[in-house]
Amino acid sequence: MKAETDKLMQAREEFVSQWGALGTQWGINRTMAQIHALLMIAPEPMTTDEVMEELSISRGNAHSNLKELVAWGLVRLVVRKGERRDFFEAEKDVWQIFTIVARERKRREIEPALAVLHRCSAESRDIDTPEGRAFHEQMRQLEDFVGFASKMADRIAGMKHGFALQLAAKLLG
Amino acid sequence: MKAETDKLMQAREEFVSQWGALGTQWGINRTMAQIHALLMIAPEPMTTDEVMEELSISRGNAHSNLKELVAWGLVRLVVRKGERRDFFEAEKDVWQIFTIVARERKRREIEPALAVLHRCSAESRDIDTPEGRAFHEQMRQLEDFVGFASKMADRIAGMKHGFALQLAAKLLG
DNA sequence: TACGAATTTCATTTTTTTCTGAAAACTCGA
DNA sequence: TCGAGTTTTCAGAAAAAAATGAAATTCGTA
Repeated sequence: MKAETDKLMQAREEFVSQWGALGTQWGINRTMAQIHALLMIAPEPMTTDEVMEELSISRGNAHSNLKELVAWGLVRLVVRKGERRDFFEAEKDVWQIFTIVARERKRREIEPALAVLHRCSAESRDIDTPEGRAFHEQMRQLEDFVGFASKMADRIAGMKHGFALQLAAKLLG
Repeated sequence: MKAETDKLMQAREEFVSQWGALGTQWGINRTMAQIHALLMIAPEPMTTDEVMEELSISRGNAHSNLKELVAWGLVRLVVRKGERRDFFEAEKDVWQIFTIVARERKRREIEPALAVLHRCSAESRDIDTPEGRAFHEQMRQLEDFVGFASKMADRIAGMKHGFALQLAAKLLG
């Protein structure tokens, strides 16, 4: 039974550290991704001190990244009766995680781009030279496409898991 | 006509600088995004020196980011008869841009995650304790979902623009 | 209201990423 | 083969992002 426990510990550690390394690829910081991984596989909600301990990080670091994860909605703060400390637990449902990440990315990556394109498209609307028209046309095409992607993201992230699966089955079948 | 040209210059500059700022949000560096923006709206292919000049950046910086854009496939190197210098031109078709970015992101963000999940899932497959089973189950669910997302990305990025639009119309309609 | 336990803030340090600029390495015509 | 024009590399500088740790603040309760 000891060997089993060792193997589990090892697999957990691998997951946490690798997920952290991946985090940097996805534009979120290593620690945030590690905490997320840690909480996703934690059988019970954890305290800030437990997170600090487990990942060997400072209080400030643990605190700010937990706060960020809560802001994303990937982690919830839970209060336990008769406990003064805050406990944190991760959303574990994969479809929920997906919709949260999709929403957040849309907000951070798509919407600001759309705003820029909209502005540039408007500003160039009536520049009546060949170059002006070409520029406007390029802006308009980008704006249309990004606006369309934005709507799609909403639709998909708004679906129930079952419906999305059904749609996907059609697509992959 | 002078006013028209001024307005166009201003709109172009705004696009380039804002697109650069957005770049940092999407995990690519500011300069790379600026060069990409610049080439997307350039009526003609540009040389390294023109890019350096336009963005006030060093040769090394221009060079390495152009190289990176070519590696992504967002920019092509074009040779002109009787010209010794390299010229660069951006892919301007929005659907092409989308498929390139989708492919690249899948390669960088999804595939490594899938590999990690697959490994952790396998390593925990036969840990026969309640905690081991819970961990394995979580890994399996993540692996399934990410694998599925990976297949979806392939399908969509592999579509012709027209077909994708048709599908989308159904979704949004 | 005073105390101890916990959370939050933030100036500073550390680490990582990006940029520069000059040197080295190509390339091609004469 | 030489040399001017061009591309590529890369060590060090600069900038940006992340982490630390200790002080300040908040909160519940005695």
